[in-house]
Amino acid sequence: MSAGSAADDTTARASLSRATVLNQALRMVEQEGPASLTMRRLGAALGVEAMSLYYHVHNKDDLLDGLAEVMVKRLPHAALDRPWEDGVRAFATGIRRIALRHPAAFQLVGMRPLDTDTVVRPVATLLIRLQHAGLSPQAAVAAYRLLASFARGFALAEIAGFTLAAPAADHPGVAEHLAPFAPALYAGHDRAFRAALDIIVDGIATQTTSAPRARGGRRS
Amino acid sequence: MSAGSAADDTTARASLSRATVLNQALRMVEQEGPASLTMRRLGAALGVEAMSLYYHVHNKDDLLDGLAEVMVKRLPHAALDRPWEDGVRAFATGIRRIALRHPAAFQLVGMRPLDTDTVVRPVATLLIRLQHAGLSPQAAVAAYRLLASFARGFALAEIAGFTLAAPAADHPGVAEHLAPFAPALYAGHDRAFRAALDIIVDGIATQTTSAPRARGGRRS
DNA sequence: ACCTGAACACCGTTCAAGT
DNA sequence: ACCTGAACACCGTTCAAGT
Repeated sequence: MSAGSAADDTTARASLSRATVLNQALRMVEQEGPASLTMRRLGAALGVEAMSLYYHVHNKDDLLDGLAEVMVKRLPHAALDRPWEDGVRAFATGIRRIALRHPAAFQLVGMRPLDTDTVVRPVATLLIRLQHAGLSPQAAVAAYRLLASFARGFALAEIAGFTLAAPAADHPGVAEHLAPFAPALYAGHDRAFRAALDIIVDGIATQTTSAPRARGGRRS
Repeated sequence: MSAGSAADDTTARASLSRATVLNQALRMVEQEGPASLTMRRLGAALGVEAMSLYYHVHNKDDLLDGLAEVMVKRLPHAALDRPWEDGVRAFATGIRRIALRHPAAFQLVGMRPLDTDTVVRPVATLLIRLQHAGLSPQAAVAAYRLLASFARGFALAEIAGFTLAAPAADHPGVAEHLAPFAPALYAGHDRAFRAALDIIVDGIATQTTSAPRARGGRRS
């Protein structure tokens, strides 16, 4: 809105900022794969020499940390007034949704420790909700670490391409025993994720003060 | 034992093999960190030019696949006659034990898809045991994927350095609510892993045909 | 304050060549 | 069959220099 400042005649290029760099990095990774993210190529994509990036980012590791933070900001801020099961499912599903929205980037940064204020809010919300449901602080933390580990692990394996090899011909006994499980093993990630999440919810429900949950409604 | 064959006077170096290469790679990674694993340095460590490795390994990706396989071979072969809870705990604990025994290597290959015969046996054992406990094939597969995702995710986060940032000063409300959870959040990975595993076991028990498990014995 | 050029010490991989 | 030398097309990062 303000009138153009001095000396911006030839180039309309906005000056670089950390946000610009991170956003371009995210775009590049998703379009051309995890291996494409190099300082040199990222600079080129921004119309700048690679070395200019070091003014906005300490080094490549810091770039990846920034990428992780950009992604985790998309975690849904759940409301506190819904039943705890919803919170539990939303937490895990939110992590997986982020991963599937930016699979290449998640492969790059999905297991980085997030020492950031951004992540503390959804975690605190989850913990408090579990506490209100009757869990001890220790049990709530266990549930949180279970959910986070499971969701990140599941999504990373899914992105990397989960497979269970068809048992080779030299283990005929195994192949036989494995046959009844084959359909479920290849039933798809969405279904597998929901079914695993059901087990977690049932496990947590065990430590809840309210009456035992009705079972059998959800077909897994 | 056999008499030395022709022309091995000067050098006692054993000829390279895939196994030699992989073992040296594993040793090198654990001693000098994940970033130290380069074809050139690995060759040097074996007293050979980097290019010689390509005779025993297709490329670096194949090297990493081989590393993953070497590690997964250490998964315990559980007996089938113990209660299903033991099998469930042993499966997850075995994965984490491997990860903690070779943390640097696990960071490198911990989420690779294992399209190998090696991994099919412990998985089949787990699935069959769960089936005997009364789980449907779908439920057994869900439990397996939950356990594998959780254990790998937990171990990777643990190795990368799990932390939850102390909430910054500009979120005083959050810090207050989070205070009761602080001890549990920093109680250590062993305890957190066991407590999370307890939740999973309880969740699976829900789908078991036998009488409901006695609860409260295990202090988490 | 922000960006560049040139340089340093590396990478994975190919390919023709040696034995 | 197994290993090498030289080369190609890259990396991340430093540093002095430009504006």
